[in-house]
Amino acid sequence: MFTSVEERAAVDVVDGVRIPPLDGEGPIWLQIRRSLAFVILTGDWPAGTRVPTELYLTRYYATSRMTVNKALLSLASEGLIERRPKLGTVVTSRARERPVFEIWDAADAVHRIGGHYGYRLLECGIMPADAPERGELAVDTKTPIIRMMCLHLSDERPFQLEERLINVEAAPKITCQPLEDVSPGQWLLANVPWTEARHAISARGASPMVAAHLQLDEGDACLVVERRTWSGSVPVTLGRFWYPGDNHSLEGRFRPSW
Amino acid sequence: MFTSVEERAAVDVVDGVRIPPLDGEGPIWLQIRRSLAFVILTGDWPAGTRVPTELYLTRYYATSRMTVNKALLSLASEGLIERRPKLGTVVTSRARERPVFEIWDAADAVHRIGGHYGYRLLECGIMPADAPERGELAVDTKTPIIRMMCLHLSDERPFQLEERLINVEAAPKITCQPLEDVSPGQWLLANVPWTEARHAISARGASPMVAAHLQLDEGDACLVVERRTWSGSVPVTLGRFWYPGDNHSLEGRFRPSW
DNA sequence: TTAGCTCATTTGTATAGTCAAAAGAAACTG
DNA sequence: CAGTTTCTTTTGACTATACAAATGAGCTAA
Repeated sequence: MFTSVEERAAVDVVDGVRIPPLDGEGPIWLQIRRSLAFVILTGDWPAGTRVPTELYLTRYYATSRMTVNKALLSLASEGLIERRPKLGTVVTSRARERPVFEIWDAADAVHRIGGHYGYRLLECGIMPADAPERGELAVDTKTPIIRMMCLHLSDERPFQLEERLINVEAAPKITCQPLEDVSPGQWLLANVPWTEARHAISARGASPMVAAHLQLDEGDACLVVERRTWSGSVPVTLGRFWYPGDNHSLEGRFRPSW
Repeated sequence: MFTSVEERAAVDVVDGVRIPPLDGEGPIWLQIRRSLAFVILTGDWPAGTRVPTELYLTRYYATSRMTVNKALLSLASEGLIERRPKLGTVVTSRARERPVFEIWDAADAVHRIGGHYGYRLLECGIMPADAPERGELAVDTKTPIIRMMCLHLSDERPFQLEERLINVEAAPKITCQPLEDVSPGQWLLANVPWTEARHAISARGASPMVAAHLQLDEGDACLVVERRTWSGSVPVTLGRFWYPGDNHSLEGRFRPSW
């Protein structure tokens, strides 16, 4: 294809923005995906920006069109870009809004609504071998489990109450110490890879304990999100997140799969 | 490639199940996807069944491996199958559990939990041009909107209360008549294509009206799902679904996108 | 026996093309 | 000038092929 430097596109700048080069890590199509996702998610290419054509990118990255195509289709399937024959490929207006289902971190959610984020650790410790809640994380009784509870604040007001179980064998470096300052979601995201996650969303009346922490009345409707993650077949963590139901909602976007 | 019938695979049966042939509609990779999704979703290939290899399917469908590959990757990305080099491709244990986020129809959800589905239309009519709720569906005041309310039952007990606005211009054949017997979700699914949908999920205390229909006490926590769909940029419908919060939950599965 | 090596199978990724479909732009015609 | 046709660009789909990576199975040697 394009082996010599001379044959490659001379310009690697679109609307004054330099497209990051490939980083050499993993499959080329994923490198291209990251490269383009970066300029889109940072806002360097705002909504409506025309993404270079497949042919241009093929030359720029010195690869084949199928490879570029795979990267672009993958971005399109997540709604970052829209593509139409002849018109070309453009950055969508909702490129930077990730569905709230995918927000893994309360700090993210607070920043998204423009609040000032605060964090308070309420409890933390190793769970006794005979505690009944052990069953919620399907590991045997010898495996140590950290149980902790914390509060996430937006502008000093309670935003989310978090109960969390962590399988210490899946997250060997975890102790209560880092959790004094950094939320378990952030710590786990940075330290433990996961391969699958499940959510269950329900509505429940606030228990006295929950009501106290969230400054609600007992029985007030709360939105409860439970998130379990696995690394392979090993359970990593269970998080249960309580939101005051009256002023929070989870949003998501869907497209037909055909 | 394989042009003559003789060169094609002689056998088109796996574990005694005939793989449906291509139906000729749309791209080949989507036809293959449908063909395989059919035998998986019907349960003909239960969890653990080994899907034929790409090479076999390439011969069976008389196409190229890349085309088969695209279909299989698309099924894998939705979790219907799992693929590993050398081991092959197998039907996953969760192939038939679609995330409840994607369940478009209460009858589906009731059948999934093994209940007997019932439907009752409560109200139906054209919304007045000056009704305040018109704003919820962003169309101008001349556009007629059907507003209706119905109850979905599981084993004769209230399962879900549905409020629904339908843009008549986007669904020209809609009237209150078919909605006597068939739920709006089913009717719309069968009659109006959509290109995008959004959900918002929240928890709310039951209003007197909701409490009466769902046989709850006023203020009891309910899970409320709002689903809006568009066809292109035209709003099609808004559905608001109320579930008794204590015994319902929405579930979903996620995988990392890297 | 067991640890390590080799081999075969299957998927994963990449290449280099081709033709088709969509749709805006330009040219043409009445 | 309005409507129609043709041209051109860009994405969509497909083919045929190649090599790499993963991994179970079987073989070999200490």
